[in-house]
Amino acid sequence: MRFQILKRNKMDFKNLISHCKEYGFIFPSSEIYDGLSATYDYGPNGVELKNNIKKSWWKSMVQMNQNIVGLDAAIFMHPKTWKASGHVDAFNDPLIDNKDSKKRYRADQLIEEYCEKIEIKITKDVVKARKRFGDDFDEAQFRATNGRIVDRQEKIDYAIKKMGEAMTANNMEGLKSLIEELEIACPVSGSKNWTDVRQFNLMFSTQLGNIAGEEGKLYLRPETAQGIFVNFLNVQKSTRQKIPFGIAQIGKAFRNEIVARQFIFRMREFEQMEMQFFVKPGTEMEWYNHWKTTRLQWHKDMGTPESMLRFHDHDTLAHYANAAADIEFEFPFGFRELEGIHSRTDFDLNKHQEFSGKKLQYFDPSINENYVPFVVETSLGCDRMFLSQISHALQEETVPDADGKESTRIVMKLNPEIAPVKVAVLPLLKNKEELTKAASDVFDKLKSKVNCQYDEKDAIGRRYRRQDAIGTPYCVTIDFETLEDNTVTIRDRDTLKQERVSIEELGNRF
RNA sequence: GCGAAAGUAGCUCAGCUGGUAGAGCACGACCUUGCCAAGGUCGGGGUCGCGAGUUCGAAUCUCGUCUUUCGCUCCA
Repeated sequence: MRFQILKRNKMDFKNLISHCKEYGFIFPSSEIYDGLSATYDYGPNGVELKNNIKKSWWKSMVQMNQNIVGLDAAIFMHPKTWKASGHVDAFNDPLIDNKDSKKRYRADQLIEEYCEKIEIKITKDVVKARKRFGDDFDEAQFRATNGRIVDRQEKIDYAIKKMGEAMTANNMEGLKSLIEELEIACPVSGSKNWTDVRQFNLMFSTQLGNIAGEEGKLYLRPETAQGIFVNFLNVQKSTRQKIPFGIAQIGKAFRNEIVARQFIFRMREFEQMEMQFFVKPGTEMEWYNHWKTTRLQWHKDMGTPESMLRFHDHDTLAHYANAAADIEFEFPFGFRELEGIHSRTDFDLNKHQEFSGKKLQYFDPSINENYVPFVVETSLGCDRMFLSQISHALQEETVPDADGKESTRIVMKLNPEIAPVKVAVLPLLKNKEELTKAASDVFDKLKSKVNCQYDEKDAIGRRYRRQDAIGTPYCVTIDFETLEDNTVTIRDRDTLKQERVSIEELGNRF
């Protein structure tokens, strides 16, 4: 065969990022202002690909399952939601880094450790004194009168008092100056070269006048799941679902990561595709395993190479989970989490019952009993899915050119279902009006069915390559034979083979 | 947050012993062009990431800053 693929290489990460920008998939956000750290915009081809990924996911979860229904909850939620979920308390630590050892500590813990060390010294003195004085030893009096102990105790009291003041006032500078004042050194490097103390807040917050008399601090949701949990009964009752059933949602979430990196892999603003599956308590492991295999199969069906996927079962579990696994994908920077499958127990619904005072129970007619369902969650990062598809699909191939010499082509071997452009319609030549007219007619016929592109600029080979670069699976070429018998050629992106079909048949294919 | 490298045209990059910028591809027009990155002619486009300093003069030297990549760190 003439059009043979001679060699194939994966693109490296840098080239992948360049390619995404050059071909309108992903742009750095606010680029004319030097960009904004770890924030990206999806360009014309990117938004098509991303929308197609979302469509495929939604179809496989909601459309294909009678017992899974959709939801689109607001990004803002009542602040109590995040108290109930544990997000407010779990992430409020003042952190400080030692510049020499590069170790990170909780500032309050450093100060407490400092106090403990002094306390140990005091205890040693006390123990010694007890040995010396025997039964007559009066510890309280000794502590109150021994000069060295009194000094040390004063230090502890001072540190505890100051720390308490700074913590209640949220005074980070105060904590830092206290650490400096107490001359606390890093246990690893021994140096006193500290960064500023920073409050690590996972959630972005904003202000809303007043909510139920409390301070109006609103958070941007750090996960979409809570919108599903608080709507659990609304959805169940309005759709008459019986357990087991699921609620699916696609939406933005926001996390104030200290380090957001690796292109669109970890962003502060990102999109999740989540499904919470409500089951009868005691059956959760069965469903957990069901969704593990079902979700892995979906990734394979999407065309992700099996060798680039693997499970990672969690050894240590989050506060809400009794089993958890990740589906990991081999990104250009290694195997990383793509999707999480968690058995969340009844933790979330219980918490919301407790904080809201409303019952979130399900009456199970099969056993005539009320219970709080257990939840199995599948949570897929939409942007990560996007990156996984681009990174396995984008390849550099060596193929023969018109003269039989080697030339390279950059091709994105996306699953046709998610490709931004499905069909490109190309007249063989630009200057023959019969051809461009016939091609326009074909284009008009197809455009209402699928996303297609018309292109007449440059030589035909170059136009094929342009479509390869954005992953268009099929190129339809209108040539002189078309004018005679109403047939066109369909060129396959991956094999480079061409097939001649009638225009009617072409219309039926898409 | 720490360390390293990088930032010059839409893209990939060259220029960096200081003398106000180049190439290839891309883009626009015209001509040639009958299936896998075609050829020709002409043309548009850059205050060299941003700010300051040294200097008669800075893309080039110095400092600061922003952004990105890599390695640590972090990641309920």
